[in-house]
Amino acid sequence: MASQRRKAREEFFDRLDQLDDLSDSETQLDTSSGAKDALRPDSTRRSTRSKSVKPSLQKAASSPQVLTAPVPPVTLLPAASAPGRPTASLKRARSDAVPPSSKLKRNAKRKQETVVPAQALIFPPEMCFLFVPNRGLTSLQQSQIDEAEKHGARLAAEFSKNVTHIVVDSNWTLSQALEELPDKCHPTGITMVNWTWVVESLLYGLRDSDQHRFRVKGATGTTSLHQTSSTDKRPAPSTDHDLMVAEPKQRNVGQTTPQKNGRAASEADPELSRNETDKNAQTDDQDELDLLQKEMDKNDPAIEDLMEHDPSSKFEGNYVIEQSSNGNLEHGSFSCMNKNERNRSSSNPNQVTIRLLNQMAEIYDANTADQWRARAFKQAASALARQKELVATEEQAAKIRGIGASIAPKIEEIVTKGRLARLDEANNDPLHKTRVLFSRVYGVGGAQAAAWVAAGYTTLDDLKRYVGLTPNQRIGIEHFDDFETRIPRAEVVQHGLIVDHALKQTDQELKMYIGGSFRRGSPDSGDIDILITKEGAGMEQIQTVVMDTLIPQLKQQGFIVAELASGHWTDKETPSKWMGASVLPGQSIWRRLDILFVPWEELGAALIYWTGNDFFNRSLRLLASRKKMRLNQHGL
DNA sequence: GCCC
DNA sequence: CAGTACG
DNA sequence: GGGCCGCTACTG
Repeated sequence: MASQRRKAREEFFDRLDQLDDLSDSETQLDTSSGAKDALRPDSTRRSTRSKSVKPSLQKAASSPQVLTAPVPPVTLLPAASAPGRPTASLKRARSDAVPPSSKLKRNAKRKQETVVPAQALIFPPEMCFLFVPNRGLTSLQQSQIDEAEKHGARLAAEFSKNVTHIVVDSNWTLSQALEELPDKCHPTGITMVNWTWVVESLLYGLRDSDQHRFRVKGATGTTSLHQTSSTDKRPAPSTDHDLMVAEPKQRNVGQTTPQKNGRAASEADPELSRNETDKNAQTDDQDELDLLQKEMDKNDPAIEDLMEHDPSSKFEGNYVIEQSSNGNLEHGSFSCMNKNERNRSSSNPNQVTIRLLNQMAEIYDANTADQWRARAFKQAASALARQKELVATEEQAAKIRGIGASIAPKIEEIVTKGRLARLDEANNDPLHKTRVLFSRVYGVGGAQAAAWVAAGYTTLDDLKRYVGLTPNQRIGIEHFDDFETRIPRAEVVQHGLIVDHALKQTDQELKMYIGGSFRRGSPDSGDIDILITKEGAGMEQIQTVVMDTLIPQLKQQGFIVAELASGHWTDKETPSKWMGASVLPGQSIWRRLDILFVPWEELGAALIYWTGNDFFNRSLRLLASRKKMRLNQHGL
């Protein structure tokens, strides 16, 4: 029996071996020592758990790909932060920090005022559009053009001087599009965008055509035809000023940037725009990151080895796709088996649809009774994010796993009309809106939000004044904007460096990893996830160090500004995480900071958990359970 | 709401 | 315990 | 028609 179970577990790890997921394409592997045999439940610590689990995980130990989850190019590994560096960077963080908070505050203010009144003029009269292709349009395209016309779009029948915008079918490449145009269309200053730009503009108001996802396929750096004389030129706010990560995530939801006529592009040279944007950012730790990167490579020669194999090749060769004894579980129905295509960000043609579906999810999420419906919407959105092409029709949509009879037509509705009636409906209902708003506060969920709405409160201010808030909720309201503001990758690193520095002062052996979306390679994150462990250490030891030394010290230096949840000791349980907020020296935005205490024995499982994302974790855990095993952050 |  | 949170 | 992640952790 026990050996059977062990065998099953080994198979599970074999499968895991094949997961080149987790990684987002440009993966590198974290080979930092101890993760090796770490995905093992700590059989000594918890009696409840231990009896069913045998810790022999040799197989796991020999599968470094699995247990040492991949890290993005720049990661704050213990090894990477050589003594001395953190000090230096800490100093820099202090002195270079942008003093005035006003800008940041304002930044935090932007919120989604999304929905534009149906009849409003979206496209100013000075704009003139040429659609490519110009004839032989699908009915879908035609209806979108009609819709655009209703909102003020002027159309050109053919290329002429008057044309200010060339709108190219999202599936067309630049060269295809150019063939449709007269040989010599030299007028400069014409903006080239893909179809998505129009659809999104219809929905959210005029979009900034500089954004990556509006680029015509195959147009490498510029959205303009020819080398236009750049008029104004500041790169769009969301260009990749963040290391080598492919594309920054689209994050300015519903924000409308006024479109200037004859706007030219400057994205041809990413270096350039990055440097430019960095000036606006709070720090220039680009070089520092590069340095960290180099150190890391040096310290982890194994990275090279691992990177040599094309991950996909692991699926060929000697591996037979699943002949598991557990029936046919693996039809690809587990998203944890899919590689992350990193297609979700700005370049995804389904951007709009994804956003609306997520908004639907948010609405149902604010409603306790509908958590499963919310989940379905999120999963549908996530499925769409994996598509490379625009999904425009109900038929197309219905083919995708995770999208069914109810959501498929909604997708078509979104793409054709640029809006979703059900969503508008909800947004027009103030009670509904308020509930969604309330539930966005940290510490407030569907139940509480519903109760408050029922009690007649309508603003966050009401809550502050009249309601008995928990301490956490008060903080959540007080820093509502802060907590919804995305954190640039570079800033995540700075928070990490500060923690690491404090950590090393207590004990050089303590190790720290930054997890979450940072570890998955995202250009920005919603919060900062830190994992702390130490070779050979147990939960108690880590917990003690963190709670007795690290946290007090960070508080004292003004870095930690709030404590939302730290655990309490009981007879059986040692607290295992700390949640709170931190602020970079000289700045004013509070950032959510989560710290996970991890016994060395559990590092593997903890890294899986702390790296996520949540869909991945749920999928992987579901997979485990189908195989009669359970996976959590402590082990398998 | 989707999937088995 | 229910509610909320974490990935 | 039942399951959808976790014998997850923390708060009140």
